[in-house]
Formats: sequence, structure tokens, C-alpha cells
Amino acid sequence: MTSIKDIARLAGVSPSTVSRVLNERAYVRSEVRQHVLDIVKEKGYVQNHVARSMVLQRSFTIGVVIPYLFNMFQRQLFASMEFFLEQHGYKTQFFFLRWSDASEQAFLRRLKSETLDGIIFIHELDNPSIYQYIQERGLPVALCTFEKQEFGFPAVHIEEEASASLAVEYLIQRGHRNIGFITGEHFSFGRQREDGYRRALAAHGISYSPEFTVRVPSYDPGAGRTGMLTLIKRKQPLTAVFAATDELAIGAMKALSESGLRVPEDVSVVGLDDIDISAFTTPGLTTVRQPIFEMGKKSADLVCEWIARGRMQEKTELFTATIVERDSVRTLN
Amino acid sequence: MTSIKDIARLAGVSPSTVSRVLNERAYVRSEVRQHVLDIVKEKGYVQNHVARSMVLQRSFTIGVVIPYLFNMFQRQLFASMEFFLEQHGYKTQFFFLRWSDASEQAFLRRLKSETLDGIIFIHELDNPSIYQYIQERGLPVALCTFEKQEFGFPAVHIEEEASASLAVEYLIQRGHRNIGFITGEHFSFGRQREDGYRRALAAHGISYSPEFTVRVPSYDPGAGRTGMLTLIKRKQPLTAVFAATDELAIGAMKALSESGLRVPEDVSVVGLDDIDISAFTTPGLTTVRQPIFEMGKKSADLVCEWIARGRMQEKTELFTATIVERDSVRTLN
DNA sequence: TTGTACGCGTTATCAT
DNA sequence: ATGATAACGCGTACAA
Repeated sequence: MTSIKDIARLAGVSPSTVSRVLNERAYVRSEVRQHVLDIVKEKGYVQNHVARSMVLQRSFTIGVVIPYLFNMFQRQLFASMEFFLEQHGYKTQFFFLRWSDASEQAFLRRLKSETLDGIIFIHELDNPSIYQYIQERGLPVALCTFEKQEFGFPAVHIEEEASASLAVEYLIQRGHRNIGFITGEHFSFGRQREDGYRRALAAHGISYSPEFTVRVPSYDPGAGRTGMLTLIKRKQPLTAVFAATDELAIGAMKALSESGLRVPEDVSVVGLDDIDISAFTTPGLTTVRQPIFEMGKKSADLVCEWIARGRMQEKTELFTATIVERDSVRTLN
Repeated sequence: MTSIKDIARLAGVSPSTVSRVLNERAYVRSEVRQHVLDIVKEKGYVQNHVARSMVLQRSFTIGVVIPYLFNMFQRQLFASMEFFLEQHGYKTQFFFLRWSDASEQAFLRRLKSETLDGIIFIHELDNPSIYQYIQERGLPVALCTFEKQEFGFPAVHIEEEASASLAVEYLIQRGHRNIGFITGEHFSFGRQREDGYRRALAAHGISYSPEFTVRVPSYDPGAGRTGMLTLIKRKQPLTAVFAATDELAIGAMKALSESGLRVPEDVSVVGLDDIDISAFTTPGLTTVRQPIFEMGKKSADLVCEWIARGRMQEKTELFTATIVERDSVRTLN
């Protein structure tokens, strides 16, 4: 591999001069600069990033922590982040985490050995030790889709509870009162969306029945299908179901159709997220939209600005969610 | 950050000894080893990866090149790769590429500056210059879902043409003769699947009509919907449609239902890939399954073995695709 | 304006 | 069995 020394030799200057040219610093005669640039181009030379990070003590890399089995919502989110991080001149290093202590420990070890410039969490960790480490080290960080009050990290998310209420109220306004709820485990948004569900019911004088709620292990379509099947088996007089995520809702619709129930004629379904595929289900899924793209951008901006200015800027950015009407909800007479 | 020197000082030994301990090399008294290990644990020290890659001239990182807007099939693929690369002790660095020369050039520059140990392509590049660079540098590489005869790189893929034929023959065996075809642009698999479609028709004495084929810009549901709408507008007497990918098929089903046509009663639909979501559409999508997980594993194994043994091993690994019967195809009496 | 020398954290080589 | 030293490729004080 050609190094800065090779270029220096070929250009008849010292390595420092080449370095100055490459990093666009002053104190280089413009003709020398041009000459060096010519050689660089001719040889197709590019700086060695590893050596560079070593001496600069930074990697121009931002870590993105994401669940190993990331869902479609998270996929769209991190695509957005990657895009904007690149615009800011950063590379992205993904960390896929599993739900195990071993996985979190392995992550912590990597974190210590990687010299990241910043980090974004799309994945909420149970164990606070990693957040503690980050805080102590002063590593620029942003949380996306959740927050951790104890640490005061900047966070980007929608008002989870209010968004869930929005979905449920949409159903109530269309005459539904027997509304089922399907949710998964882990993640604070699960609890928050459940709170939103119950708050909306209460606000309209509808009594809460535990028989209408089912909790499944994850948030994917398979879990949604299982959850809906359970709900059907309970033989409650449901006219509608609110699923905590779109993927859950898609699975619920599948279970309904497998059971000979039509959506929305027999049972209405509402999701939350508005992932791409929700526009292509049959029927189209009525849901609550999170501004995924904007949330990814904001998260990227937050860490990059923290890095640039040397200290944390804003604390929390709340986004508002909006109803997207499609065809999975029926208005009761 | 605590460095190897700090540990050495605290342990009362030289940095070389600490290095030997950390890298599990011989020639270190077991009591010294234990003492060093204790200090390491106490201080929570981990090797600095950047410095390590610099001196070792390798990064323990494998690049994975993927389209910026990767689809669900590619998502499952790279999740599998990441998993197995980690098992092999490698980190994964993703490169999201767009369809532009600028994007490919930027990638080449990064490639030169990154010291990757190997690279896997899930994305087929038009421009051969990158493949050339990789070949000249002797960088271990594997292609996944396509191959490049000119370069002789190891490749992992299904028999695209035969798999498409399989889908079409499934329809023919169920009495369909007027079979539409929806495909996207770019990527050799598009052409190959089209060849498979035509070969299956020919093998059963069904004449090919260009009016039955529609080509859309991409392979996602939105494109599938547009393609199907076009096909419907042409008012051909189709009883079935084969879509080059599942996402295309999902979009096609959406267009059909929007147009008041039922699947499979009015029109049957078959896809190719068998992505996760295809089991949850209504009706369930009948498709041809690619062994995604195994293909990801094989790609990871190929590069890792190339690295380990210092030279390329097998050349191409062909996987077989199989029909997955669900509910989107009707048997014509 | 330019060049020399050093250091970033680690490992390999060669003494001891 | 252990330690001193050089080297990896680059940026930066400081000297010239």
C-alpha cells in the first residue's frame, strides 16, 4: 500500500507537507499543493483510516445499537440514520444485540476497544451498566424511540402514550367499545402504549377488561398472529383490536382471516408505526404514523452536534404521531 | 484510557509480557500470567482495536456491501451473515450503496482506506473497476445472490433461472396458461428469472406474449403494485401472475384487490424468495423459497476460510430453491 | 513555508 | 522466560 511517505518522496517534499495538503491546512505554497494533489490523484492514494484514528484518537465512526432481530420499523430508522451520519462525514458501525447478559457484556467490551466518536441506541438495554460507562466516559450519545430519565441522555421519540390513545380514540369515535389490545414484552414503549390504551378507554367511560388484553413475547407478525388467536379463543365480543405495533397488527389480521373473520367487516384492526409494508396489506392497515425518517435524522444530528460543539445540546426531541387512515377499520352504524 | 503500558507498570512487567498474556502466547510463567490477568480484570482493560489493526495490518472486520434501500430478503440475508461472521470472530462493516457512480467511487475510496480483511457483496455493481481493484489486491471476497464469471470470485446463489421455471411450472401444472410476469430492472437475477419464465412457457408449448410481461424500475411492493396495475390496464386474459420477487408479488396482490379482483379466485399470484412477511399476507403468498439463512452462512464461511487458509477455496455454491405452497394460487378445473 | 522528530497503542524481533 | 526496541501510517509541535 502506498503511504504518505511514498507520496512525499514522489513529490519531493516531506510527509508533513503532504499531510498539510491532505487536511487542507494553511502554510503550503499553492504550486506545491497542486503538485502534491497531482501525485495523490495519479497514485490513487487515500489516507489510511486506521493510522489516522490512532493519532487523532477518534474514528469518525458512530455506533448504532440495534436488536439483532430488528423489525421493519427499526430497519427504516437506521437506514435514515446511516444516511444522515454519512452526510455529517461519519461512518456507521452497527452493533446487533441479543436479549442476553452475555450479549450486553460482549458489547461493552467492544465499546471499550473501538474508539467510537458517538453512539445511538435504537435498542433499550435492561442493564444500566452500559449507560453508566458511556456517561462516565462522556461519550456523545442519543437514544431513539425511548429515554432514560436517570441518565439525562438526549432522546428522540414520539409521545408513546398519547399516540396509543390516538389509535384507540379513533376506534371509539367510530363506535367501537369492545376493543382488544395486543402487545409484546420488553421495551418501555410496550408499557407506555398499554397505558395509552387504558387511558383512552377511561377517558370515554369504557371499563377496562383484562380479558381484552393479550401479551406476547415479541412484536413481530408471528407474535401478533398468536396473540390474536388467543383473543379469539377467549370468545370476547370484540369489534376491534389495537395492536402495539404494525407488525403485530399484520399478524393479527392474518389470524383473523385464518379464523374466517373478515377485516374490517367483523373485526377492525389498528396498528402503530406505519411501516412501509402497512400500505400494501389487504386490507390496507389503518395505523398511527411515526415520522421515522425525521426521527433518524434528528438522532444523527444530536450526536453530531454534541461531538462538534464538545458538549450536549438539546435534551429531548418529541415528535408527534398522526393517524393514517386506510381500510382496516369499520365505522359501527 | 488505560493502555497496555499502564497494565505493565501496575503488574511490574514489561508491555511485551502483557501482550503475550493477552494473546495467549507461550513463554510466560503461569504465576506472572495470572497476576497480569488479575490486573487486567481489575482495571477492565481491553486491547485497543485501532492500534492492534495498525500493527497487525488487519482489522478483523469484513465488509458487507448492500443496496442502500435493501429489501426484506437482503435484510434477512445480512442478518444471517452478521451472525456467522461474529461466530468466526469478525466484526461486520456495512457499506450501503446507491445506484450512482458517485456512490461507487466513494465506496472505492473507503475500501482503500479501511484495511478490511474480506468483503461480501449482496449488491451487484455495474462498474467492474471495484471488482478489479479487489482482485488485484487479492482481498478475500464472496458474492451472494449473483456471480461474475469474468473475475472467478466465489459465489453463493440459487439457480435463478431454474427457480423461476419452478414457479411458473407450478402454475402451469394447475391449469394456468395465460401467465403474466412482473420484474424489475438492474441485477442479473432479474434477467435470469425472466429467462426462467420464458423457458417454462416454451417447455409446455405456451407461446410467449410480450403483452404479458411488465418491467418496473425496482423490486419493492410499490413497484409491484404499479406493474400489476399496468398489466390490468392492458386487459389481457390473465389467470395468473408470476412476480420476480415476493415484494413485487405483495404489491401485485394489493393492486389486484384495489381493482376488485380476488386472489386467487380471479387471479393467482406466485412470488420468489419467501421472505418472512410472505407467510402473513392475506392470502398467504405461494412462492419459491431461497434458503436465506444457509446462503448467508455459506458466504460468511467462504471469506473466512479464504482468510484462514490464505487462498481461495471453493468457487461457487449453488443452493436449490423449493416451492412453498400457501393460498395465492387457484387450480383451474 | 517547510522539514524533523516524536507519539498514538500494539506486536514482533531480537537480545538477554 | 522476559524486556528493550523498532515498526505500523499518520498528524503535530517545534525547529529551521
